[in-house]
This record gives sequence, C-alpha cells and structure tokens, in this order.
Amino acid sequence: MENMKPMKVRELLKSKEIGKEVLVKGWVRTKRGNKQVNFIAVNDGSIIHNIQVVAEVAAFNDDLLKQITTGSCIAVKGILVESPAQGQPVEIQAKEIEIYGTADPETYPLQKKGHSLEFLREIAHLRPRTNTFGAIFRIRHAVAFAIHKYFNDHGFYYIHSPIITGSDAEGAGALFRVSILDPKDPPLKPDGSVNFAEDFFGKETKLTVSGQLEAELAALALSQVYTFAPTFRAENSNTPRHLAEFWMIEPEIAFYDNNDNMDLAEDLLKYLIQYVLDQCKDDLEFLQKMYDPELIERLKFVINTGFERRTYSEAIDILKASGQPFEYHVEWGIDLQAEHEKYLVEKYYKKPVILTDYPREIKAFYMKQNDDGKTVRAMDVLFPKIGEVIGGSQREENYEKLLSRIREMHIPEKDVWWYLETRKFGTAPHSGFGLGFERFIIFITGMSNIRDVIPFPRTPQNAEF
RNA sequence: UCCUCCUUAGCUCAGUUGGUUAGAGCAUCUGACUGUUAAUCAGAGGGUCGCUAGUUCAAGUCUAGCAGGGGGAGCCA
Repeated sequence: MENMKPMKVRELLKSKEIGKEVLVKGWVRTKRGNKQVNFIAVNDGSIIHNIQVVAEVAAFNDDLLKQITTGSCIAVKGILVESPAQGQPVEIQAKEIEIYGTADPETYPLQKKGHSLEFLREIAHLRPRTNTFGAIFRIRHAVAFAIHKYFNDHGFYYIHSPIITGSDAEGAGALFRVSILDPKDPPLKPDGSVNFAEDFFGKETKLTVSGQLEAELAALALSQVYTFAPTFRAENSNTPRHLAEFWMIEPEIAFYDNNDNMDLAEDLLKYLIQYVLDQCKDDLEFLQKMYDPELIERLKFVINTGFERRTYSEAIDILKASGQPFEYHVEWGIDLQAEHEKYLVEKYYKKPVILTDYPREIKAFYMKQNDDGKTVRAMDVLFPKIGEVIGGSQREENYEKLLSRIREMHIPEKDVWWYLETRKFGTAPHSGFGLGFERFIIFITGMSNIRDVIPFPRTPQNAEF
C-alpha cells in the first residue's frame, strides 16, 4: 500500500477512471451499514465532501472494522467504482484498510451530530476536522492567496515590516511589551523606573500594531508595496469583532491621491470576493446552508454595486436629518459610532459606503491635511455586518505640516525621526490603507464571531492552544 | 472596561408558585436489518444540576461572592 501514490478526495470525486485501483488517506466522518456491508465516509480536508468507502464485512477482520469509528484515521486501497446509490458519483470498493490512528468513541468529542460554535472554540485543536472549519480555513487560505495574487499581478512588492517595534507612534491603542527582563526583579534606574537600557534591544520594545510606517518607507522607493502580517493590540476588547492577535493587509502607494486609494480599495475587495465565489463554491454553499441563507447573494451584490463615496460632513448631515433615536448624539466633530455606521450602510444607502475627509482631531497624525484646516484626507470603507473593514488615507508628505502635527499631538520626535526624513529627502504624495483580514473573512464566510475565522484566536484571558 | 443574559448527561436543551426517584433528543454501548447518505428500528448504560457560602423543615429552583461563556457598548481593524 505504501508504494502507491495516494489521491486526494477532491481528485477522486471528479475522477472518470472507473475501475482503477486507488489509495486514499483521511479521517472517518461516519460509518454505517449492516452485517453484510459497511459504508465509511472519509474526509481528507481537500474538499468539503467525503469519499464513500464500501467495505464488505466478510472480506475484513471484525476487529479492524470495529476500530473504524468517527474520528479515526485510515488508509484505504480499493477500486474506484460508480456509485449505485444516490449521494455521490463514485465510491471506493475497499480491498485493503490500514488504521493509522483510532479514536475512542466514548471520549472523542466530535460526534456525527452538529455542535455549537461555542463548544468547538473550546476544542480548537479538533475543530479543523469539522465541515464548518474545514470550509472556513479553505476560504481563509483562498483569500490570503488571492491577496498576494492581486498585488503581484498589479506590480506591487510584498514588504516584511517588523513585528517588534521600538516606538508606539502608530497611535492605534495599547501594545504588548517584548522583554527578557526578570519581571520579579527588573534593573531599575535611580528614579525607580525600569531600566530598559539593560533589556535585549537596549530600549523598551513592543509588538507592532501596524506595519504602515515602515511600508511608507518602502513605498517611497519601490512605489507600490503591501504588507500582510500579524499585528497585536493589548486592548481589553471583548467583542465578536476583536482579536489581540490578528492579520492586516496594508498597501502603500507612491503618487496615489485619496481617490486612487479608494479605487484600489474597492477593486481589491471586489476581486477577493469574486475569487472566493469562483474557487470556493462548495464551501460557500455549505456555509450558506448552515449559517447564513443570504451569504452568496450578499457577496454577489457587493461585487455588482458601486460603493457610495461621501464625505464625513455629508454623513453627519444625513444622520442629523434621519430622525433616528441614536444613543450617541450626532454633531460635526464626533467619531462615528457603530450605530451611526450601521444606519448609513444598512438602512440609508443599503450598500458599502466609503466616507472621506474626517475631522483632523479624530484621526492619526500622518494623514494629509486639507486646505480647510479642519479635515484630513482619510477614507474608511464601511461594510454591512462588520462595519469598518478598511481605514486609510492620503499621507501628509509636507515636512513642515507633518512636523507641526507631530508636535501638536505630543509624539516624541526621537521615535519618528526616520519617518520624518522621508519627507525631507525626495518626498512624494502617497496613500495607503489597512484591511483587517479576519474582519473581511467574517464578511465572506457569513460567520458572526471573529474567533471562528482564525484557527487559534487570542483574546483577553485566552491564549490556549 | 461597562451593561445584560447564560452555566442541568459526551453534545443541544426542558425542568411549573422551592416538595419526595432530575427528563428529552442526539451521541455511546448491545441487538435487528442485503446499499446506507447526520441510515432506520428495539433495548441499555450515562448526572458532584459551574464552584463556594447562605436562607429554609426542604434548594436544580431563592440570595451573595467567585469562575467560565454568549450578546450589546466602548477602544479599534
């Protein structure tokens, strides 16, 4: 059996080579049958469907068949035949079965029955073996691959921004410290504070919250770059849309203004959705059937509609005139709350919305200042179901304006001197944005909790597995 | 971090104004069935009612604290 090349279930199910001897290896989903014949559904994760293995009871040792239970892992050699019954085009008439690993049915937690997503989160080491998580992880892979394909095909270069950072200038929330100092007895300075000069890097270091600043450095040389990397937020956020460790895609493009930026964001999102519709049809249909009846319709709708592009000020006017009983009062200058974004996207425009030109006070220091002295050239893409999926802007390329903003916001210049120098030497207009990978996977899979679209979620009080 | 709800069999859940032996479906085990599709049919086993303290003649049920989880909000992607 071992000198034969195994075939994937995905290949077997579309094979036309009836009568051929084949080898398949995978995990048993169910076994049923009677005294004469057993039907074993085998799945190897290559596709959501199983291959049916038919074993004549008389041809096999009783003990062997008894050990084939839900969750066990087997190799089967047999003849690929057309299935005489409904449900599958082909099946394998087993000649030899080898058991790689048994799974005690009394203790194996996965049943043939459906499980709650909450329960599966507690057994994240086994949940990849379910139909749901197989589908999600195949789709997650497809989106990740399509991101690289899209950028590569459009002349972008993939930049690896650092994971460990010496500055917390990104201004995107709390950071995790990276240190090798003894937490019980750290070296102290005369004033009693921790002396990070004795730490590994000779200064206080953190896990990055964004690769953007470094991506800008690269964009001002390679013109079109993107990052795709994990980022970390030490916020105590307990919601179905937040992770402490998540992945982000951050394109950064020289000579792009904010309109070019929006065009790129919209085109990228539509490309990714189309790619998944083309490549992951079976998985999407399964998720639609089990979790979200309107999933595929919604994905197609987003591809076929133009995103509504409005300014922040226009959005405020619409919200004020809406007559909605918002919990948070609407006034020019406020940061839009979830309820406001939801109203604009799901009730008012009923499609994805891109808002631009936000008040400078509620946005980051690096965003390009408009001539009105009040707003910056930001753009947020708001999606149904998940809210802000992209946040970006044209960047401030003027040295003096950027420096004055840095001083106004009390950002230590010693932390960003290198960033400032790109505006001193050959500065260029440029733009970019950040796309939350898991947020987007929520949208594209129809899942409702971000912990179900990443294999091993990290959230406050939880770093198991 | 705030608000709110939940925690009973391996899983999903029911359990009346506090009352005597805590139930169901699925799963598991045993048996039946010549091709099943989350097979079907019959039977059996399976419980520290999250933990701790309290109220009461009596607590799965009421109260408090703690732990874990869900939803909403904030922070953000």
